[in-house]
Amino acid sequence: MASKADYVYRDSSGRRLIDYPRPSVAVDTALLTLAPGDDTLSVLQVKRGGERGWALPGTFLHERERLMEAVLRSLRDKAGVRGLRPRQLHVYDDPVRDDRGWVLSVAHVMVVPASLLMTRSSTTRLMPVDGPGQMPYGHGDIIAMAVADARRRYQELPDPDGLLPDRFTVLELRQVHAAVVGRDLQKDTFRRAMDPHLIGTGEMTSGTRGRPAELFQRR
Amino acid sequence: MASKADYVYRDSSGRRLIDYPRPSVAVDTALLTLAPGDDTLSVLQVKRGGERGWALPGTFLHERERLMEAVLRSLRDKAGVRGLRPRQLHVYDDPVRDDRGWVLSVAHVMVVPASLLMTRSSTTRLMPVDGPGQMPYGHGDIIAMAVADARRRYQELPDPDGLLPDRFTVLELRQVHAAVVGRDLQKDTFRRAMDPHLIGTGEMTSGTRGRPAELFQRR
DNA sequence: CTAATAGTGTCTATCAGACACTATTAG
DNA sequence: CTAATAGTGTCTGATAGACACTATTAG
Repeated sequence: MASKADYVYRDSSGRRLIDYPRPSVAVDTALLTLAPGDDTLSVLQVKRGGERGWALPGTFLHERERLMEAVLRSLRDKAGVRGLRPRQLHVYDDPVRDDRGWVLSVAHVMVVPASLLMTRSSTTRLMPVDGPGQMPYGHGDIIAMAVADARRRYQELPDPDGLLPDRFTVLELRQVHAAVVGRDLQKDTFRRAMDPHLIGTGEMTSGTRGRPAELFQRR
Repeated sequence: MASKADYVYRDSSGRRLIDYPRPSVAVDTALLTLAPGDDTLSVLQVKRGGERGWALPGTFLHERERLMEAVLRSLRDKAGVRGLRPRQLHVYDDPVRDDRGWVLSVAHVMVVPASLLMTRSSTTRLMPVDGPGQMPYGHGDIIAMAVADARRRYQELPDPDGLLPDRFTVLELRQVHAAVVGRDLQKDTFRRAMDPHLIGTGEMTSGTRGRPAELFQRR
């Protein structure tokens, strides 16, 4: 183990400085989504260089960059997605989790509309969160924590991450929540729980089977 | 702004490497406690070098050290406390929050027994969380987030951080929770809410005013 | 008409909050 | 005895879950 004295330097004016070796810092983001017609959550994966296979989109933090900037940069460059606002989740700090060296990873999470992730390049894919395949860098753990975080937040408020568009029916909202929390939700109980957090627009759907539904917005 | 090419190097075998400048990584910990006879939360501060005054105990991460190791090291060296297990809270990443350079801070939080912090050296002090004084490095924000986190967790379970000893009365538990959440709690409602998470020991207090109280443990 | 979906009335079991009561100790 | 604290019975209002009912559309 290195002692403190190993890292003591002097600057040009002779002032005593201590500078320890620094870790690389990465950001990795679990973008969770609901493929059309699907009723379980999927996670976006991107193809990484080398033989590392599929992983979460991520990048190394650049000099004096904010974590959120790095997250948005990685999503733009690796997944072609813009305009998101992921939440910071947890720092993964096992010094051997990355075989390229000593790398801290700041994990992020957001639930997003599937339409944003439908660029369908050969370097991105969606995989179910309960079977995402083998992943490097401990990304499986990040996905598990991301899903748990999303479940907790979707228990409380209507679509807090904005997976749905501005206006939506209660059925659409319920289907999203059922997919996130991983079980069916009763329509009457669900509606009453969400009602205080919704604003009715007075506008109705049309052209659908059955009685038209009102469109709502988040309060 | 630097371009990616600025950071491309070759190792001894000519393999292409990219290495961006790395941030220093620090850990800072909000140790919240309840001074005897007090009914509001306090936070531990330590005297920092230079004219920076009172701040949260923290340290820089050493090479390949785990964040938790660094946290425990800083609490041992700067506050003389051992055996704690703080929770990771949030990464503060404003590149100008620390005038010594580019430093990420991983904030931690735990609620601890006041007896552990009573070393009473001239380099530590306890300050109320709602008026901790001016603090450097954005530590005021960390305290606010730490208190919010502790409040949320103490709403759900009895003394999750273990501020109390192994066995305690419901009154002691209620006083702790009232201090953490910042308001009085009714004794009957509180007892019924905590009851499913407690195990009675059958042992009773004695020598106190009034009827003896049973001692409980966490389930 | 029937099928399908939207939305609501209502019953029940549970629970938080509030109040009051009993229980047990010190002095 | 009184004062103080522990612990519980019980009422009430709110709410989640469940079921059933009405409402409104397509075809």
